[in-house]
Amino acid sequence: MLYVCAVELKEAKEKFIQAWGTLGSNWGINRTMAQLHALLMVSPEPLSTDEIMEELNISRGNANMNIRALIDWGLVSKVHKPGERMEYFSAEKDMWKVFKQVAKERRKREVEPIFKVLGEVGQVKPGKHNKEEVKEFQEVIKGIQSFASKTDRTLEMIIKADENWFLSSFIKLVK
Amino acid sequence: MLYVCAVELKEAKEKFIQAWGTLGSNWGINRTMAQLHALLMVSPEPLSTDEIMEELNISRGNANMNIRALIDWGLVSKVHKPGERMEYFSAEKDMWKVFKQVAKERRKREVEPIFKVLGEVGQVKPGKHNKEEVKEFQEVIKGIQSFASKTDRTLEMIIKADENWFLSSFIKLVK
DNA sequence: ATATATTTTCAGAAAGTATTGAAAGTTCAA
DNA sequence: TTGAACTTTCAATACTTTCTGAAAATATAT
Repeated sequence: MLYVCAVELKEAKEKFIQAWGTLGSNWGINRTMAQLHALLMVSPEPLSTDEIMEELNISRGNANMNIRALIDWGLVSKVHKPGERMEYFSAEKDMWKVFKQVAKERRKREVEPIFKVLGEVGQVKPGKHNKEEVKEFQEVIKGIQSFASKTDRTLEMIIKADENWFLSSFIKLVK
Repeated sequence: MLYVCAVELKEAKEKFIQAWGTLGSNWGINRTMAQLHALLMVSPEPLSTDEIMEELNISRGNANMNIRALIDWGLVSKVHKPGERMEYFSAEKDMWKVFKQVAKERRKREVEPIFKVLGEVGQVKPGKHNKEEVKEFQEVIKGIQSFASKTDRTLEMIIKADENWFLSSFIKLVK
């Protein structure tokens, strides 16, 4: 009886971990990294590298690499248990914080290069025989630039905003 | 002289296409698909499959497959030139519309399955000896569910909203 | 210092995805 | 119908990404 319940919880966690992995890979995040994140989200206690290897059936190298990546993204942190030499890891469990952190990192990693490219390609000067085409090209690029900067500002705002402020603003607008 | 200008435009387009491809693959979109989309965005005229093959240096099968996928995403449409048998393709160039369309599709494809899994795993019933653990697990899942439904509603609103309405709302909030 | 525990690295292997190209399928004008 | 023009499919292949595992590096206790 007790056994059954324990298995159910284990299965639920397993299912969630798989789903989170799939979700991640749809969004350009390495599946194992997403699974590892999910595992730590549903672990009441911090886990060691060995426990993670065991739970996800992955190698030490793989575990280490993805733990580092998650730490790099600011989603996981090291925990030192007193009197223990081994490192343990725990994840942020508050989804709003997770979202903000991911948004922040992606913004940092992707917005800068996009603006750079858009700025560069927008510089094309028209010649005598392709004035029209250059103009049309520049229009499209300008449109993208404008969208990108609006999105960027919005994103920055959301990142800085407090959860309740953000949500309540939207709820008010929806009503 | 004229030659130089033409080359510059071509290079700018090329650079943009590459950048768009990279951006896409960071977000879980096949690189060729993103490049094809970029190519059509900067083409004043609709292009045929052969022109696309030529521009991107890809095979007919690849071109065909990615054109279909883009049509499926609602980002590209067939254009029939009067008196011509060959099909031509053109892309939506308004970034706001592109964004809305992508958001709409992703929502359709991803929100449903996530809610399903969250609903399922949230059902775990506590046994005698893991009450605490089940409760903690359910808390995390509930948090994600709540975030997901808020995000979903916000997304729906954005999709339905008119560009100006959306932006001006945000601008007001920022001021 | 030395031994031991733990983490990190990285070349090669495996797995996962995208691409090719030729054959099959479709459409349509004559 | 026929066949030329064009589109779609799909098995084989190429390419990319991820993973492994053992060796190297690092940290800690004695």
